[in-house]
Amino acid sequence: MKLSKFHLANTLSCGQFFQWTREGEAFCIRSHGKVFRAEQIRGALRVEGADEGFARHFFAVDHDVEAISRELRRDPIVRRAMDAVPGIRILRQDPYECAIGFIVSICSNIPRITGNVRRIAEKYGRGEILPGPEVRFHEGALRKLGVGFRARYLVAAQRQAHRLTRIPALSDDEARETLMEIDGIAEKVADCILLYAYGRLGVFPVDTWIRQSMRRLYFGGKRVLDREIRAFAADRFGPYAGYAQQYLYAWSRRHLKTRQIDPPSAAP
DNA sequence: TGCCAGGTTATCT
DNA sequence: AGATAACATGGC
Repeated sequence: MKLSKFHLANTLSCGQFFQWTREGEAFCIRSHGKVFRAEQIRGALRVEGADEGFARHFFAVDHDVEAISRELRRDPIVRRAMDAVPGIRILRQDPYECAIGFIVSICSNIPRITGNVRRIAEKYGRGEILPGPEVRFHEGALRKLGVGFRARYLVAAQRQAHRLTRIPALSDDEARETLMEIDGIAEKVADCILLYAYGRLGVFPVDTWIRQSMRRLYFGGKRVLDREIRAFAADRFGPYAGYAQQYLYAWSRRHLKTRQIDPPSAAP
């Protein structure tokens, strides 16, 4: 498959998706209840174990990354991020799997999230594939897998997963509100699901890294509310704000060793 | 060794 | 509305 401006390793490792492992030069991917392999050879994407139609869906071939890149590169800060970690595509994840992943991500870190999700898949799914929403979770069992206080949220999400079916017909705002009716899902996780599973490319999830980066890069280090950051991003990055977010996130994690605020400078 | 991690909820002013 | 504590646990 030919994809312009595509970097498979950056796309998988940029923090949007947790169900992949490296297999030499290739990657093993577990998503949408399937296991398949992907490898990038001289730029072209080769997928084994899944049909072409599914691959085009998962890798979001419909995203016009040329236009997205042209638009976002007008911003010098985003341009720098895109040059540092090039070729990211926002994948199209399964909504329920995505919800599990980002509930597990709450107040955690990527190595741990990856392990937690894998253990949930091993216990409740098949062959490291996450189960569907019909498989009931139990809080005690989840806690034994090391997810901590997130166990309660996972149980709630599993029980209320039927709400996901309404999302495609709704506007971004309505969809966000609907997702937030699920216990354990608030602004940030809702936005991740909208962006990474429903392709709502204008959504700009604000996590601890993005919050610090945006404050430093666009607000002169000032403390600002998440709502203001989202409004700023919508205004500045427009319908592709989600792509800007992903590049800024990837850049932040590579270049900002800590998300901590800069040491206070001498008072004027 | 302690600090931090892709937050959410309940509870306060 | 906006701030703060509690929630559990592992990675570095």
